[in-house]
Amino acid sequence: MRKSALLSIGEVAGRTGLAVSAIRYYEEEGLIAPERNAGGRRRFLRSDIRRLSFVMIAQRVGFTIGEIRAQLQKLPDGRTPTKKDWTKISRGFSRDLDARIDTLNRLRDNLDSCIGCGCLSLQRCHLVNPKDEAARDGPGPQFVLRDKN
Amino acid sequence: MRKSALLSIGEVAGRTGLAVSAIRYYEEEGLIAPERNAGGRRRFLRSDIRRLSFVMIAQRVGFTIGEIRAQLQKLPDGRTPTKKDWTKISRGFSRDLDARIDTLNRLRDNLDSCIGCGCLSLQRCHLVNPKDEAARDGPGPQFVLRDKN
DNA sequence: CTACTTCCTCAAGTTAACTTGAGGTCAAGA
DNA sequence: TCTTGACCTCAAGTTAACTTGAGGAAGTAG
Repeated sequence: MRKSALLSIGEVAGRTGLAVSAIRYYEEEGLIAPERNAGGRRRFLRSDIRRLSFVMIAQRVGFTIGEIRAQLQKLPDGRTPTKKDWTKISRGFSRDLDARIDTLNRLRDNLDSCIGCGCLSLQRCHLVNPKDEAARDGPGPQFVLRDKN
Repeated sequence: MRKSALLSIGEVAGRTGLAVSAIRYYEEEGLIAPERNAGGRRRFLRSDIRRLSFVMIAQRVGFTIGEIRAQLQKLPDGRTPTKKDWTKISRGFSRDLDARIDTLNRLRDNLDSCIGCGCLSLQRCHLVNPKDEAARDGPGPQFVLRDKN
């Protein structure tokens, strides 16, 4: 096994804990773009490991592959990302996280007064028609819980 | 249109904002168990609307149908749930929410020191191998981000 | 009674994020 | 050189949570 600056897909899998098939899939999805050697095999930069780590963490938080791709597109194309590059990405990431945390907090706080109390007199329920979800949810629970019974 | 104590699937759809097909699906999944009339049509209790509302809200927070079913099984079988019944459910729900919020908070706090700083010297990174995810994630990011580069 | 709407079941399709399998290639050690 | 083991591509399968469609029955307005 030649000790090289570039890593094989197996090595990357070992270091990230990802399945080889997942890594190939991420390439298809444009999250990484490893080079190929003469034989057609993928050769990864060490910085690709960080990239993949970012992918995994972002997924844990609930971002879709599409959203992650959008974030990663802020990174430079050719060269290995620097401190500043990652910091830029981290900003949007944090903002999204804050929003999610806010939503959950509100949800939990309202849970007691809405479901917890049992009355469910939800004219005033904040779980109903939450404005903070970017209205991407279509109809959603707007009409929910209006009933007396 | 007869004004009845029992609701048709269309009325329930209208009140909840759910698609008729989704409501049927939820029945298949055991989240609701409407009765049938002589002609074989579903007849819902008014309390089923609350049940479905709970389903929608729980999904917004990220619970799977299976998890929601588990929660709902704490509700009484035959009779319409009371204040106390919903309160009981609300407890577990809140605990889960708290856990999720905690996770997100830690994640965001660590984001700056791990990705944000750009150094990514992650011997000490808390995003790595988080113990708080109930270990259900298989391999996961344990091996992630150990690299210098 | 007729027409029309609503509902029924059952099978198949959809999207995301991957995995699995078939059939074949490349590379490294003995 | 021979033999593994790691890799390659491409097609198809998988799970969750639904939606869509076909073909038919039930309920209601006129």
